Amino acid sequence: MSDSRSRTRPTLEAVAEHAGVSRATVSRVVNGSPGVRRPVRQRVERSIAELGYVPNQAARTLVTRRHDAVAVIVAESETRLFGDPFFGTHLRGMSLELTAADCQLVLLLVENRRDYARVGRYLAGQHVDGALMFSLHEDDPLPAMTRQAGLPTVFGGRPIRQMDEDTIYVDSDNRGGGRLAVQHLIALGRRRIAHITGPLDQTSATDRLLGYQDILPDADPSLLAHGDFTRAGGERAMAQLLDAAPDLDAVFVGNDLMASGALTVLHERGKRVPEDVAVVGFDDIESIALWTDPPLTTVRQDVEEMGREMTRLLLRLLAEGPEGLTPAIMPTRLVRRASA
Amino acid sequence: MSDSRSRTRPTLEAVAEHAGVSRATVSRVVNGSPGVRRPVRQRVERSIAELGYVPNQAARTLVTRRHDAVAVIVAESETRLFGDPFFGTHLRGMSLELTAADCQLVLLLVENRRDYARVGRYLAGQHVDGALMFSLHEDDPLPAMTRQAGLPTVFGGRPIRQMDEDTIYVDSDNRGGGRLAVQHLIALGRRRIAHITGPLDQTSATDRLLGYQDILPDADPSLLAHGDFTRAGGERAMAQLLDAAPDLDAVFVGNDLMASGALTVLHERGKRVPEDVAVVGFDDIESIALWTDPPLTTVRQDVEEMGREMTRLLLRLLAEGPEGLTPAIMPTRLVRRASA
DNA sequence: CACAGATGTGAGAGCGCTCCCACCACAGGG
DNA sequence: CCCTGTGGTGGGAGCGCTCTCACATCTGTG
Repeated sequence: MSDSRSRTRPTLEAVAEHAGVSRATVSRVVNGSPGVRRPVRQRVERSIAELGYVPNQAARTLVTRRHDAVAVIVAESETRLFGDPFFGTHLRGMSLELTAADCQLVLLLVENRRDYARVGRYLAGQHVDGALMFSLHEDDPLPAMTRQAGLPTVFGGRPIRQMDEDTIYVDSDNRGGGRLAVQHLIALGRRRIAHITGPLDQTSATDRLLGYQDILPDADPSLLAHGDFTRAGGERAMAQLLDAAPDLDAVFVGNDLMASGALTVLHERGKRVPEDVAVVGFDDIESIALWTDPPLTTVRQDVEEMGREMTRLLLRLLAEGPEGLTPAIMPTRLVRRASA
Repeated sequence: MSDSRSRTRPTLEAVAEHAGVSRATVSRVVNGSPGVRRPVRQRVERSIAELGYVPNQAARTLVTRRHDAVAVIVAESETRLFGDPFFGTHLRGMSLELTAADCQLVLLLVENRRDYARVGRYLAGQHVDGALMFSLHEDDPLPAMTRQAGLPTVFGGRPIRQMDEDTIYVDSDNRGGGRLAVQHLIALGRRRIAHITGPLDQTSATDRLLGYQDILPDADPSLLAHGDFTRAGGERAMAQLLDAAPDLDAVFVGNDLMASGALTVLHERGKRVPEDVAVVGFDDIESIALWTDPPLTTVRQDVEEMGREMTRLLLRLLAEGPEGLTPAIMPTRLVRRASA
């Protein structure tokens, strides 16, 4: 390893001189273009290795207008973000797929008003080729921002207001999953089946509710309570349900985090799970569902695969344009454990 | 908003022409350099707004050799990463501080051998100004990589083998925290105090063990068990301890995640907490410690603040060089809940 | 053996910006 | 009234790369 390297990095020019060829030829070798003869290619490759040449990304971007980077925008309150492994798992799926494509992941966390302005500036500033964003709430201005900046974008979860026909997103089959959960409870012989929803400004919450209503269109309204996808929200909603409908014998909870809160309240109120009240969650987050008491029966969605699929769609969008791309709906399935 | 904007973005040149000044003057205005007269500055600012000019980052980087971006490198197995909100909280602290400095966060997840090569290439490729990395294991090649690439780096957690005198890191006072935990258990009148360690190739684990040994230098070796900072590891270690030392009356567990696993095992074995066995964790991760049964007494470290401090140190390192920068040790404190 | 066509290589422009230096005012002192 | 000094502005080079196009070389065919 030459020490001089750390001083000034070698440029294409330097490699060209060292190999006795032109800049253009070195560029061809570096970028793997065809039409360089074997001996020349090998000579260049040796020079590259010898000098420790690494292309300057900025110079490349300047002319190609490609950045080989995408923004992952996460707009979510702190609580949800860090109590819930959903986020990390999603991110991992994206990271896997992006690195396979030699594309960088620029993470933008958005928490307040000021952040929106900053992110807007960033997106307009042509730093990235595209954007991925997930778990948007109804009034979120982010989609308008990427659209304004002309940035190809793929959403995680169906946006509540689709910007236009060809909005591309990846979603779980939340409605189908909701049906699965309720059907399972019915098969168990339960008749007073309650539901704790997530925040109704997210389609993941409303779709799960629709699934519940598909199976139980005439359910007693007192069997419905609203949570916010947090554990504390699940506790509140469960308490409320037990007050309004003490005879309930099952509850389908909108996500695992709320379900774990619900279990706590059920224990406190002396209800046995699943004997008195059967509980089904949604997500199958292992660090929660495997560790509740009893372990949670839940609807599994493959979050990492969703992250991967989002990324694959974005990469195709960047490479080939929007033609033929359609939203992807990922299947869900019931995972039986002890709680129902 | 002019539509033409989306076609070809205006350049400095265009703004200069529009405002009737030279490129250099526009550049001065954009970068806030002094020495531009009021009327001229205002004219330029108006043109910038009117044309919707946004500087091209690549062109700027090409000449300044600054990227206004830092890499955050996370080398950790999936389990630890996403079961443990530690990661997200850390990231949030970094994000807050970086965005305040108008600096981008490029996230690099490292999971296997191949990833190391890729990350090495990326770091050598001059995409970022510096790097942040945390929770390294003993033999991790990452520090050598950033060093080789000449990238200023700040570590989260004291590296087990410091690369040299002036390695800059931020760490919790793990040893002091360990002492706090054990002293608390002694004050409670406990006499057979066990310890479940984390993976001993991380200083956070060894330092907590040292804290335990500071207070109990002659502890019975059967009161020591090794975990790996995962919930399952905590279960295994707790079971092992109960077998080896059935008379233990307290356990200081190396982190909250393992402590929650230990609690499960204690319940299974019919031990009452805290009556039979008092339990103290470490980290104070709210989504765990508040929700265990009983809620966990634990040693609090402010993870978000650690992330912020790491970032502040890195930004100072980038701006002013290493002179006068020293590692930061963040205080820990005991948070009393019901488990001890 | 000349010539069209394929194939490989090099020269040069230019991406959008910063920064050095030259230039031009207009002060004020000799 | 000339000359030096200061503050403001413009000209131009150049960062490291890609890409077009012209040119050199090498086939194969009439």
